[in-house]
Amino acid sequence: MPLPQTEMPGRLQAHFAERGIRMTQQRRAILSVIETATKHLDAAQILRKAQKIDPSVDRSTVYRTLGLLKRQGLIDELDLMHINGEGHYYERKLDRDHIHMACLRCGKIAEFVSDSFEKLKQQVEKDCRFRVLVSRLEMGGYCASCRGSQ
Amino acid sequence: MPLPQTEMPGRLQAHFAERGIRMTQQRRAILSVIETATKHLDAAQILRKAQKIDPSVDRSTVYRTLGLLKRQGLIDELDLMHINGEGHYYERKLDRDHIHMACLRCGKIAEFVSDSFEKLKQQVEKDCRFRVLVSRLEMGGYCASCRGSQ
DNA sequence: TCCAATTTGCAACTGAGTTGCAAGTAGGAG
DNA sequence: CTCCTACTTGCAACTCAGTTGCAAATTGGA
Repeated sequence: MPLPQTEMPGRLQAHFAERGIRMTQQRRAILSVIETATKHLDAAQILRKAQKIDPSVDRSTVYRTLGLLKRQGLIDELDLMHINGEGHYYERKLDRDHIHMACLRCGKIAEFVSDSFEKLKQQVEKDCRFRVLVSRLEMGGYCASCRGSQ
Repeated sequence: MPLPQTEMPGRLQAHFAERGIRMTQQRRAILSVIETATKHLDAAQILRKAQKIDPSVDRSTVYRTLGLLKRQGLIDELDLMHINGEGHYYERKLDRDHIHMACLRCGKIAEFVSDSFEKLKQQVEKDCRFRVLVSRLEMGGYCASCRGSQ
């Protein structure tokens, strides 16, 4: 689902170059895994996929790179309602935030883009005088298919 | 902030009685800590406070009781944007959900109740045919005071 | 009062993420 | 192209949150 056909691959790499952040073989592997992901990946999955490109990639490098990407505002960190353990999931940050819905029964993750969400953020900025940098809206419940077959 | 003057203390205990859930000294201590909390507590803080009431309370009992409360839909689990480590925070679930805003500079947590949030949930239920049981909206950014003094 | 079912404390464990450090590397200056 | 420094890496050991198996203790209804 985080598969934006409108986005060029290599955008993360480009961002690194622009900001003068050093590019390494390991980072290239990790960035390309994140850029080509077709579903939400956790750190362990990113590690495994990155090692297929460059076997030398270490767990700590994955965490350090994820930290860097977070600080640069290039990825979002998700919990997905802790449907599978305590870990986190990552996805490229796009122009528009979206809601994540996790089915507590089948584990499926759905995404939903809503104008109301954008408006809600604007309302918070105005009413609470709070500058919103990151936001995360997750819902847990039952998806259409699981709702019926209870 | 999770301090609802309109709510009777003992409501969690009452819920346990209604559903025939066994009441123990340890659970009583833990529930009263949660019910009288004036700010968001993590598991370690709940443990310490509960031990002041009943020193026999163990860490594992706290986690087991928190799990029970979650399953009963009596508390919400929060991340508060991981402003202090990886742990979770807990608060009693009230009739209306609210947004949590975490200041990335001073660490202050603010809460905000918004009709738009309720509407957004309804929109998801309708448009996505998704039954929402729990929802969590957290924002990270800068609060009014920190925004000025950057 | 008794007793089965539930709950507890304990201690050992898991799994995610972090850290200090010596060795390796990127990439700009010359 | 070569050199050099600041940055980055792998490793291994660690922290911290949360979990689990089990024998002993407790609850609350019969």
